[in-house]
Amino acid sequence: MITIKEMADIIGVSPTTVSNVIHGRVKETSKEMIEKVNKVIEEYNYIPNMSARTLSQNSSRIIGVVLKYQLIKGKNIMQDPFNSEILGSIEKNISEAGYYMMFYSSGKADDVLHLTATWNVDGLIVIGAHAKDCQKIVKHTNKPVIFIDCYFYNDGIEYVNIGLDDKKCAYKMTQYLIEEGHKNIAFLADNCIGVDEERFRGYAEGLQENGLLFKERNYINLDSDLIPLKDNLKQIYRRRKEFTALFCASDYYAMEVVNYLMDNKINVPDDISVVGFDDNILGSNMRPRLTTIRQNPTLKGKIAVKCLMRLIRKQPLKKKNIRLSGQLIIRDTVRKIE
Amino acid sequence: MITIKEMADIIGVSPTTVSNVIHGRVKETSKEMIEKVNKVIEEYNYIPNMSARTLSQNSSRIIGVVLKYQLIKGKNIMQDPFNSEILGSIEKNISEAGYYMMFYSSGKADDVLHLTATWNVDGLIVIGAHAKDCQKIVKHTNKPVIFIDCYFYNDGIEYVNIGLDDKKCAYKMTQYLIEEGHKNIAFLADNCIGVDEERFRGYAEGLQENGLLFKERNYINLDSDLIPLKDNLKQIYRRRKEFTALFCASDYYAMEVVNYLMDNKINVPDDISVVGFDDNILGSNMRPRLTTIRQNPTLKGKIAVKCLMRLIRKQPLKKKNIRLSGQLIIRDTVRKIE
DNA sequence: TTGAAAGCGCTAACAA
DNA sequence: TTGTTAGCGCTTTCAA
Repeated sequence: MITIKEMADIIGVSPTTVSNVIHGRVKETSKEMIEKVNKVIEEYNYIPNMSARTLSQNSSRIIGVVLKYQLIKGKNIMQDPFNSEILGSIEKNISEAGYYMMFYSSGKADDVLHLTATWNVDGLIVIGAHAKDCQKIVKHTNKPVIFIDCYFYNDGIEYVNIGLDDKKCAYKMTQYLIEEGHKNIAFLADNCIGVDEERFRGYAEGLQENGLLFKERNYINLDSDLIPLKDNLKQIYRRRKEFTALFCASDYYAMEVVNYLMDNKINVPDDISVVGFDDNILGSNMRPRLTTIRQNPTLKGKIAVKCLMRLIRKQPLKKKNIRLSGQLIIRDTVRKIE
Repeated sequence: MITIKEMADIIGVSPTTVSNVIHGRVKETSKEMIEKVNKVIEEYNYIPNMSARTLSQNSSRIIGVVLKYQLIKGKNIMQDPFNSEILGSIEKNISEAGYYMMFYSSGKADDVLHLTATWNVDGLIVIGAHAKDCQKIVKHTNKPVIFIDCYFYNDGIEYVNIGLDDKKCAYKMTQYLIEEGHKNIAFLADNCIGVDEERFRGYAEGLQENGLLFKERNYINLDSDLIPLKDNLKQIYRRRKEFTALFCASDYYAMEVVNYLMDNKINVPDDISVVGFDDNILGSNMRPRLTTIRQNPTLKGKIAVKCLMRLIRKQPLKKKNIRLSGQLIIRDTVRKIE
């Protein structure tokens, strides 16, 4: 590993000159000098030492990417195709922008702040964190932070969040089900905060605006980690006559439900209609194909990095609350009721 | 951000003393001193600056994790549940060991070497790289490297690789198919190097040892990225009478094949048997459930980090070529032929 | 057009 | 038991 100083010695020049050439500050440098320096850089395969640069510049070119770690129903969060796809996209865009990605899986604000400080990261992308943690992160760091799919307190802080227009999408889906003749639609989720809350609201609003009544018992909550998924599914099986359609807040659950029902001789969509939300690799590959809402994780990641880069460069952001729109994907899990 | 020097000034002591306390080098430090220092550390929430530490110690506590980026048939690599699960596991174990994970997606040796040098990483985990790149990486860095699912030249270098016993697993699967009465078994893969090659060999050996002939045309190769997957599937559909069972080198392809056939009124397993390899989230959730080989990506990640930590600490490794064993998971895609 | 020198925060050999 | 000091590699201000 050759250093600037060593190269300077080889050429018989000062480190400043070499550094200047490296950084293209060559307005006052002679052509021959530039060439000489570049030749040595090439020849010795000089690679800058980022730690040293970070120390002296107070900027590391590291982007901290934090994914809230959660085991939902025993499922490793990285098994969710949605998360992995968004991470892949973020990595790609960070690399292309000439930055480095430090990946960390934890939702705890303290951990995030620690990472930020130890490595002096230039920016942070936080995925799926809770309001409390988001608030703490923003309050205790002066680094730019982009949130993805997070939710916040109404505390006056201007969080920059890239999300989906969950409510509108859920509304759209509910509308679609009603148009297909469904009057008794249940909603299923594993929590009632954040995106799932938004989705629920879109569902409830969709019912209401179409003159349908929301019944408390049609909200099926899987939130307790104590109850195995199988038991939840069994319960849905038992209650299957109570509704004609089941709106699941994620493709993953929709798939589980459909599989369970089909395995137990209940046909989807003939006996009951089931829809999901996300359109991940699971939904499009199951049979019957899942009717769902498509969102674009790759785009989400791309926008997140783009916004972060603007913040790092102190350029203004037009919008702080970015909501991508989702697309209704009609496939084979909804039956038309005449 | 308080520094060691500032804390030393506050206490009225030298930086060395503070540093010693931080690092637990307190054999010769008075109890009161230790307490005083710890109090200030606590009070001012001191967080060490890793860049500075890296610079002076020549060790960064960063583990570079490199995933060979490849778009197989237009599929984003991170959409593969296998990759994301292994990454999740690696992250978890790196964190727990007190290290940091820098994630980078590229298989090019030069990129990897660049990353290693710029950040002075303490170790490298390389996933799915080709022999040429593996060789170059090892030759040009003196940092410990653990490979996962890589393949190598027979060049005398002692690569440390964590893999699956692909050949034996494929053999096991072939054996199973033969026991179920299949005599005409085709094999499908998208390349013929690395793990897929091993799997093919296990398949071929399985045939041979059971007195069956391997027919060249029963090796179905999807390797050209120019031909869309759909065309490959169509071809398999056309040739479906030529074999009674199709052994796919991955769950992903098995799922595509099964879906395509079922969508075209060919029943699996009644008309044709299909098996996969990996047992990812796709295989267990499709219908009919996929018969496949289960490997454990979480374990792979864990072992990789454990080995790397041993290398970093200069402890010897018992085995260089670690092959986890896979498990035959019998589900619903194989028909018994009487 | 180029160079000298200080400083970023931390560590460790050595001195006291 | 604690302190002094040089140095890790790079940047940048100011001087030449």
